[in-house]
Amino acid sequence: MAVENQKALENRNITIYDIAREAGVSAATVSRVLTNNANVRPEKKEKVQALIKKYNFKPNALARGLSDTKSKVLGIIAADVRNSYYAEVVVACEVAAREAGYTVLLCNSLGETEREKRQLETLYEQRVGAMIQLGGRVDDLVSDTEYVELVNQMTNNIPMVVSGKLDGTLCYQVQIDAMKAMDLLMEHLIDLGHRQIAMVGGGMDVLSTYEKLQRYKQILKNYHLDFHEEYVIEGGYDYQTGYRGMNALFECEKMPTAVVAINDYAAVGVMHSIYEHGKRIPEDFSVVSYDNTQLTRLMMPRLTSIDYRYEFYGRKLVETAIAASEGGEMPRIQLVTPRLVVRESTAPVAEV
Amino acid sequence: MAVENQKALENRNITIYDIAREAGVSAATVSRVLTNNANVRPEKKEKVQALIKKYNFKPNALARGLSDTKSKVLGIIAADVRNSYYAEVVVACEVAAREAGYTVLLCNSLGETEREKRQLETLYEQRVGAMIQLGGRVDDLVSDTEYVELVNQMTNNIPMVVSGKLDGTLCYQVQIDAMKAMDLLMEHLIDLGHRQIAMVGGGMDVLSTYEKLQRYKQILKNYHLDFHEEYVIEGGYDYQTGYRGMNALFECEKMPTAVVAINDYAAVGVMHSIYEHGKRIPEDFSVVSYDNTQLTRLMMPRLTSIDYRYEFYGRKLVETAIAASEGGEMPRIQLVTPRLVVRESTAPVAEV
DNA sequence: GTGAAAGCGCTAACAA
DNA sequence: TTGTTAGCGCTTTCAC
Repeated sequence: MAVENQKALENRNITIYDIAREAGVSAATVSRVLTNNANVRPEKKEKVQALIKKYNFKPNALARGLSDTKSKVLGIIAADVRNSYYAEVVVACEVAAREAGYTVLLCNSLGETEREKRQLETLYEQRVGAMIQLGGRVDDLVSDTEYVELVNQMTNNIPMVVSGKLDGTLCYQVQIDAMKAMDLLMEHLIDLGHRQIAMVGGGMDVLSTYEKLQRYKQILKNYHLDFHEEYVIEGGYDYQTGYRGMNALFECEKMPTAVVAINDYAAVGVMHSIYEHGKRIPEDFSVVSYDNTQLTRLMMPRLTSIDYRYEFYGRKLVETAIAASEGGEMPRIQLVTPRLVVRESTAPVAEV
Repeated sequence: MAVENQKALENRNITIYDIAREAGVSAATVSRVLTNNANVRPEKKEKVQALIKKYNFKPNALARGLSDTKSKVLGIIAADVRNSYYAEVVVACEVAAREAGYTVLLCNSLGETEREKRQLETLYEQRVGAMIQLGGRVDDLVSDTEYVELVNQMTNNIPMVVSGKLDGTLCYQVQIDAMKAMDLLMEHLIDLGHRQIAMVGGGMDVLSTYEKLQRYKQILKNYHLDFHEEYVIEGGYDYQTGYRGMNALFECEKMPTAVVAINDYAAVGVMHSIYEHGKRIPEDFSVVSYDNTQLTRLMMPRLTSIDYRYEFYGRKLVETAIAASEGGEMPRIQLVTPRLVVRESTAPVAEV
């Protein structure tokens, strides 16, 4: 049995040298047909390609990455893909990455800063072409100093794109326009006649939430509506926050007629509280949320929500990351404009 | 300015040679302190470590992987992390992997076989230590021949762990015990007095679904209950399937009193159909589901569901993958025993 | 158009 | 305990 056949049988350690030998060319030539960025005489090219196919030869990406060329891997740190919002963005990024011939290395930071740091280092060690961070420290209103320093260490070699911001670093920012999002929501509710609008969930240490609150106040002012301290219920981004928040609103002297939930999970909590109080949506209360995840379509009634155009958003994140990785020029800050998706959870305010 | 300082400033291209030179030792010694698997004189060790810290040196994982050692990267192909089930498993795998010092390379096959194949090849090119496939072709009752052949090409070099099966390959199988899961659900319902039990959603081309149906029939037989053809509604694994399926059940001459939904998404559809028909859960119908994702806790009432012990499941998948990668012995087939989580969507059958 | 040769950054025999 | 050396598999000058 020929040596070549043996190797094929084992499918083991086939390298460009094996291909080169059998094709009667040099390894360099095989490399040329692999990368397809230099001329090779057609007949040789075909011969090489035939052998590649014959042996199911797959070039070693590690070796490729080791030599000069930038590795075609994108590292993504997401807060937690179990949250549908991140799942949407991550999948959108992956699809866009693959279209561009890139692979994705994914990490979930799970809300733990230490984990986040280790992941940053791991991705660096993998010498990914660029990193994308979704959520976590880049959501902070006040950037974590230690984290900033760590990022600055990496960022000389590996560009980083963040879904929020990181003050004191040169990260590329691709953000959702949180103010615009609040505008859309508030205008929709005000158009429907709502004047008592509550805002439930979210922490003021989170940039986008902070911006939303600021915008919320501004819009009230613009419409000459009073700001009620008790209509703003801070908290987390989960069901419980929404549920407890709405329960609290039921204690208000004058109840709101509409509720803006900080995300879909919180909105579900709000809805349940409303139902438990024997009220209806949207007849008694209008409920809106941010994120437009699958949850909005699984609730009864289906939720009016702010959509982030995930496909577009993911594409923009990835485009920026790849451009940065390949040395292209990209704006430091880009804004993605959200849109409103109106469903059945909002209706004109009930006549009093 | 010393050369060393320049490099530090740029944080560029620092290698073990830079560290070695400044520490006055050889690269091999630096490597030894890095891998920590050979004795190095304490004073040298400290000196090297100090420099590593000083320059924030991070070894190049690509180069590491290129030399003999197996790469500490696990490739995961999941069907779609936007489905909470996969999100749970993926996160569990990632946590387990990281504990073992491994990184995860994630791909979403999105139900497209072509994409799945390309991802398999990409992971192979990355020379991951092992691959884990969750959903997709490994769920098929009848394994796809082309896919099997592709997997067999890789599997000589890179072991593969699958959440289902792939006939004609040497993949390690770590499966949920689907039969046991059905047992738990049926026994629970039968204990509650239900005798008319429907099964909504799922395709018979999917192994686990097929097994569930077989078990369903067997259990009916064991309890001397009649099998009604019209109580089994095949379909997909989504909301619509559940919704339409339940609508169809409302057309039955004799309606079931309990419904087993193939997953949580289908269960939500079932619930909505029930509500739209003016019926209640669990008073009029008991509803149970598989997967125990976050949805079960977001519904009203909260859903009784089969839990797969994700943390355990992920750990087992990863353990198997790592063991296989490192040449350890592992059983070809392992079963994970699911458990039943009883919530408010099930109740004793109403008196007739 | 093509081959020889150097090098990417690390690990691991093999000596010493 | 340590340094020297030889790869790992690829890409890319640099000659020819």
